[in-house]
Amino acid sequence: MSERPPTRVERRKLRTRTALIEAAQEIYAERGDFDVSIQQITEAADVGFGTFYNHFPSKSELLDAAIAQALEAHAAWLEELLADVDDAAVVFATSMRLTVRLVRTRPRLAKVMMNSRGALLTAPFGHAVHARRDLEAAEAAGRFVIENVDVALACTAGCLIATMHVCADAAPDAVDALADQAVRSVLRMFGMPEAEVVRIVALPLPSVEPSAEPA
Amino acid sequence: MSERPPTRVERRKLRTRTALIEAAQEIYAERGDFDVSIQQITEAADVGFGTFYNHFPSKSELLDAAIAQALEAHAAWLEELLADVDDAAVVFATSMRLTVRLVRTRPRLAKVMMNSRGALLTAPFGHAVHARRDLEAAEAAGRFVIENVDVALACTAGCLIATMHVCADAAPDAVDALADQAVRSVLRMFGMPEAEVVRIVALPLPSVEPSAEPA
DNA sequence: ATTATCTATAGATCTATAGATAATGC
DNA sequence: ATTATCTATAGATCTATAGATAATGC
Repeated sequence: MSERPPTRVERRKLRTRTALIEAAQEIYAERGDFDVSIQQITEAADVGFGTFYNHFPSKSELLDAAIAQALEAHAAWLEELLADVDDAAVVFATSMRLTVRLVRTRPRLAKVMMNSRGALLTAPFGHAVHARRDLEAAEAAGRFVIENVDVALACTAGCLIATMHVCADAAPDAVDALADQAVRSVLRMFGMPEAEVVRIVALPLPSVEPSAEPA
Repeated sequence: MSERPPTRVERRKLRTRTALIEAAQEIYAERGDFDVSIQQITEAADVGFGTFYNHFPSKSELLDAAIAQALEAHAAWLEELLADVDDAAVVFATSMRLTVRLVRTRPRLAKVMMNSRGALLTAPFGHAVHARRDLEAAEAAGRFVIENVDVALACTAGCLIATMHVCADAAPDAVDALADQAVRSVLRMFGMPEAEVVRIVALPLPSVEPSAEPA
């Protein structure tokens, strides 16, 4: 358990692993699939071919790791930004507003999320877990009317990803309005009164322009 | 333009093409991807290996054809079932109720739709076109409140597919209730009053048990 | 001395085509 | 005679590993 600092070898190994994961994210984001040879991956990551097998037994595990890394990092970022917001409905709505805006602020991450449709919904980590928690809290507080949390979560994720696709095809300066409109729709879906829907989605966002975001 | 009846050769060719498309649908539905050799496809379709190239230049075109065929056939089926329903909101809601139920009634078709990511939303044919038309008609008739049709359509498709995933993991006799719940959520999303939401989703469905459906 | 990385390659695919065979049309 | 289908195969990948090299720890 003693947390000794990572040695130089360990840092180098982590750099290589990170290079592979980022190359995989880039390829997956651009192409929409992972039908690519290991050689192309290692070239994109600028590491030797055989090095791949020091880190992953096959392409499938690399892709899983690349998607998981993207979702975890994003969830952690939201978590930190919204740590001191009490109203679960506001946390929920603001998270969704920020996530759709990734299409504009962090296109690669957005494309990874858009391509990994199932993962966002079913993964036992990342956004799905937090969104479920927020939905349940908002329901318990009487702010949302929810018949079944699984369906509510699925519809949320479905609207989120589909709206990101629409935004990816739209002009960048139209993204924010489209995002907020989708979020208002989702809040209506959970029975929130119109006045409150409008108020929550008009709240100022934490300042998170591209430069301020994690690498 | 003279519609002469298809010759025996043409019928045989169509049978072969259909066998390839159905094999592709089966594989795509089961595996969730199309990372499979042409040899495995032709074996599943029970045709000679080289025959593949008489019909498709590559796997990609076969997959496109397989997805398009599934979506078109489903859209045509809905179209026929609901041809004499006047209320666009009812057409919309009933189409969605029936489509989610595909998870139970026609699992292979449902899986193809669930796996085909963007196609359901962006394809210039099939369900997307009809759903857009119904949304616009319901909006024009004052039954839906819609800010932007693209976002509305995206959210509809997103909820639909995500709900089908939830239903695929649920017990078969829970599917109908989950489906209708999702549809009620979508109708609320479009500002429909609760009483009307409940009424529309409680309407009897056309009788469409598995045996009555198209091949 | 240890460990990660790199280079080179054997063996296993997989694709696309050429040429043979079978089925139909006339 | 024509056309779809089938069989066989050349050539092009692509994967996984073995062995060499480079970087670090002691």
